[in-house]
Amino acid sequence: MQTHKQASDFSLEEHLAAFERGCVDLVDKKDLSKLLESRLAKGQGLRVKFGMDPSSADLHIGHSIPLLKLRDLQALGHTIVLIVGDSTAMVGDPTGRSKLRPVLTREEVDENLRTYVEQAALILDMERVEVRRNSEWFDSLNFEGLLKLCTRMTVAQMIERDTFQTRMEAGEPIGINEFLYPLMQGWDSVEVKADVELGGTDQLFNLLVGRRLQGQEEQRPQVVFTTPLINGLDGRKMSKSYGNAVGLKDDARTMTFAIMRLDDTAMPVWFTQLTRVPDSEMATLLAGHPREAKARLAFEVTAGYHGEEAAREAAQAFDREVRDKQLPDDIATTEWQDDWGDALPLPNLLSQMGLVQSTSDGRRMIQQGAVRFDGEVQSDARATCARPAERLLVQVGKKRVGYLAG
RNA sequence: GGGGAGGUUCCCGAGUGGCCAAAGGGGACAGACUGUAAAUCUGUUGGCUCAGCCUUCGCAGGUUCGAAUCCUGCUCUCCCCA
Repeated sequence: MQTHKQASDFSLEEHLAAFERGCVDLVDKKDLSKLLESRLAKGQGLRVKFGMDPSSADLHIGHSIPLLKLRDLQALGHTIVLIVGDSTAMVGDPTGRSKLRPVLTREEVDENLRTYVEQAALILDMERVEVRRNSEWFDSLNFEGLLKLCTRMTVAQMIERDTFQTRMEAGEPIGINEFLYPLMQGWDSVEVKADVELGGTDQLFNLLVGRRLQGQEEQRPQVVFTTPLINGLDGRKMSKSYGNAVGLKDDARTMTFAIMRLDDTAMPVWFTQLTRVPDSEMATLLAGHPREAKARLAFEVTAGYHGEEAAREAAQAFDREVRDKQLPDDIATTEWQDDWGDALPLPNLLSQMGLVQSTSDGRRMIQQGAVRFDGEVQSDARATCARPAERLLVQVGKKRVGYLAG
């Protein structure tokens, strides 16, 4: 049985440093310092609240930033309280100009929670996390209770929030229900008696509502702090739908290859937020050759999820395949189908092999000189390919490869 | 409730009867360059049995030789007034 350290085993300075490292907003430091002091004196840690959105469960490394922070705090003996926003999710959150999000059923929430915990467990010790669903208190809050909650804030206070401002100026719709969000999230803090709440920088407004509501309930207002949102591989906000995200469940190879494609300018933030390489070492790396720094970054992150050996292998594969332009180890083989007859037009062949999206796409690739058979460029889109006697290597661009067997 | 403006291809956005598979930008993909990127230059970006044909401009009808463009109904969004 492993015994965990207590908060009082660490100095105030160590606690403060852990909170402050890589943090963007901290409201406010004095409160935190005083709070820590009084709790440590009693041999207690803090209750650190963190909310998860159960409407999606696919986590990417952007999500890992607060989780890593929570892990640091957990190691210092603080209690992590994970709020599952099942009630908030069921309100249905219309995001920007897109359509209403479908309202989630209990079953979907359960399923998303399960996969979330599974992924969060890659980082946190979930055994020691207090998981609370906010339906626990919102289900019993009747209409009167809801009205009361609504009186806690004014419309003016609500639309101070920059996202509302922006959307109003852009003429985009805002649902009334969206005003309920911050209130509900803030009320969660009251219910779990949070000492501290962590969120991404986009959550600052919501986090501050928690402070306000706790104050009104004569609780000590929570300390609020935020971690940055990192951009995706292409510099835009990291999001699964932009296809610029690195998934927590991506395999070592995918992870390493993706991180190696990262924009140089994003490295300092990624290093600080996604690794725990000591500051001085980080500075040395960043001052050196960007390629080396990035390789180290990829290694650190990948090793965190897959272990050092897998990370090393992935790095070697990257050097071999991308730097030295050699073929990957595992190339899928497509067997020649009998109904293709004796020969198949090149665009159709590429499409059948799944190397291009459509025959038309294949035709374009050929015209652009992207298609190679055994290394030889095929530039005639009208040409056909006969059933090969020996295994034929088919390449489209730099990344798409396949074998064709006769 | 009244008035006005809108819904266009992955996204933003131009297009008011044929020259529109639809300008321009973004993104993506491909080629050159490179450090693995970025930046830059070039090209491509609905589908197909591909010099032709088919499908697409909120939805459903209609007018017309011909509609993203005109008409009718429906639907969704924004703004102003109440």
